[in-house]
Amino acid sequence: MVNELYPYIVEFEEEAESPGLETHRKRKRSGNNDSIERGAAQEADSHTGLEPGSDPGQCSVPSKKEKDASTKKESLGHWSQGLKISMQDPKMQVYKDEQVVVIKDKYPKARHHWLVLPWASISSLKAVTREHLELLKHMHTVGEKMITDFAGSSKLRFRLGYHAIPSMSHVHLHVISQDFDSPCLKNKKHWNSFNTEYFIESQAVIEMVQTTGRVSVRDGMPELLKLPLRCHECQQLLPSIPQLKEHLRRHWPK
DNA sequence: GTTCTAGAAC
DNA sequence: GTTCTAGAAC
Repeated sequence: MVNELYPYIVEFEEEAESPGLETHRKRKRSGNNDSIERGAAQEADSHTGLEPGSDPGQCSVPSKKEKDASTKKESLGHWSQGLKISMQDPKMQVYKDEQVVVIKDKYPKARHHWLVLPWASISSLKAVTREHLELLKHMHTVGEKMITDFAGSSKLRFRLGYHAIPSMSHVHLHVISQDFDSPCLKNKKHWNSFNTEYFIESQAVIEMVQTTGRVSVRDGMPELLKLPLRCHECQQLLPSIPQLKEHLRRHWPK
């Protein structure tokens, strides 16, 4: 029953693209136009678009217990595995070295929002041990380099950290500017995941691993996501997301 | 993680 | 009546 994950073999020179991952996306939204097409930009949006239920090829799914090809393909196509695919795509890679790769978050929650991922397959913080200490430090250093290289002249403040309970598989360090000026930031969960203890500072993770050899995540994390909306700069409570977003403007750097 | 939308909140 | 949130997605 052990799920065998494929090794992340990466060719540094020229990565062969895998065609056929793309699916039709004929769906149209009728209602609001949420011009989401900013950060992810050009072709960034083109893959990983595996919408459940929109698989035109197979309408009939008779048996539910097939452990072979179909199941494996499905697990890789599942949305929670999206980072594993994106990080391999040269078009998505903003930076890479022997240990890590950086991509832009597909749905950035601020003007700058990168993800730093190790090539090594580490499913989550739960799997982190002292053996990963230097790797974690390197991820942090690379995150800081992203800031100086791509936002050095901006006055934006940044935070580096991990979600206590990430939705996406594969350990990833968030590097995010603190303007939270993005159309992709839409709900309370988005806000609280970056502005409560749900967001664990990279430095804290490093120190935890250094001293205890692992990362302990406190209880009650899911509840944090439901807390009232509070401004991270002045602590003011805001009654709704639209009002929070309007409020945030006053803290933007000039 | 996102989309979609019913119905709560205003 | 419109805005906004929150839960399902087979």
